[in-house]
Amino acid sequence: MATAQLTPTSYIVLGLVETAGDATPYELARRLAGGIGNLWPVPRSQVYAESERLAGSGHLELTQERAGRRRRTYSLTSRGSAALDLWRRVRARALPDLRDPGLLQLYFGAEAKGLASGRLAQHRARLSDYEELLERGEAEGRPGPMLALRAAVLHERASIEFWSELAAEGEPS
Amino acid sequence: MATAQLTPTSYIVLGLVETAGDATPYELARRLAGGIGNLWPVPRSQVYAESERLAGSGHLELTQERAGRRRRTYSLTSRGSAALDLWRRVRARALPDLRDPGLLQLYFGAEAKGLASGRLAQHRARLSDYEELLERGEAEGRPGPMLALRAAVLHERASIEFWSELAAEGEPS
DNA sequence: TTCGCCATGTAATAGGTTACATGATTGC
DNA sequence: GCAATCATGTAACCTATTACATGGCGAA
Repeated sequence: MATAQLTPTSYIVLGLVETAGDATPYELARRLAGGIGNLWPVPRSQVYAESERLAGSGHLELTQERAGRRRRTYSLTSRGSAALDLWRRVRARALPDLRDPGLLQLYFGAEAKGLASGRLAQHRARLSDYEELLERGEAEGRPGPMLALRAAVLHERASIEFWSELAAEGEPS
Repeated sequence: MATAQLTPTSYIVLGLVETAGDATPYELARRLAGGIGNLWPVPRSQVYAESERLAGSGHLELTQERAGRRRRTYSLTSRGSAALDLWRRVRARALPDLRDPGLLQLYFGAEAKGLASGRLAQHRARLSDYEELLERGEAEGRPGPMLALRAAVLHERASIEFWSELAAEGEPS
């Protein structure tokens, strides 16, 4: 029941359990992949590890099958629920980091035109994924996911704007 | 001289050594903080660790003072230089992840208005930092840093657009 | 009934974060 | 010559990444 610091990964797992109800880590990971995992990837093995930690700290409760696959099912405890609520209300201090491998290359002198056109294609592809999700209304019933998706779209557009300017710069007209 | 996989952190260190010429990890960290560290933070202790690894793999060469502080100075080997050049030319596969703590809260149901106005202020502050850097022409003599900064500005604007729409939504008119 | 894929879990290793520790320098 | 601050390094701990391993189940 040691109260260690909760990380973003912790809140992702807690949030997933909250919306899923009781679930196995596998199930959580599946939901992750279709949703917030696009914006904040967490590898499956981490979902296992984090669930276990959260059970250790009393934020989740574990029920394990006795027979067969001995599946682990986690559910939110009142402690976990309270932690999640509090987190939702506290103003996050950290801003996102860009951490774009392509920008890194650009920063350190990669040839701009070729880099830009490659990145442009990648971002366009991702943008259309996101736009399709938006249309299909992958809202999961809650407003949060849709809003986050809108944000993701805006960032893709920003990337596209950037790289396409760069690709066009000094272009023969 | 084991050839382990190089990570983004590796290339950051290699790139810094390249532009700095021979340097101690401390000096590298200082340059980081004023430059690419804004977009891709690497803690100082990692700069030490990574330099050591890179020396172990033959990408950097270590010279250590015999007397006094026994400072460690690293310089780029031809192997390191080749690795950097290759990296600049190979098309990066991974797109950036958003990983915005605020978006995470939004995704998992935080109250939108309050969150948005807080985030808005934070992004505006960062935007003006970036704009100031742009004006001061913190170019470090190379074009890469300025271009990366432009990208950062566009992303800040995207964030600001997102959060300000959200803050305004349903606002009494 | 066997092949292949989905479901489920775990282990090993590397990488990152935080905090601590102490040696030089410089302004007063 | 002392206090404050910069320079420099390290250790402990936690997290994440990658790869492996195997059980069930459905289709052919």
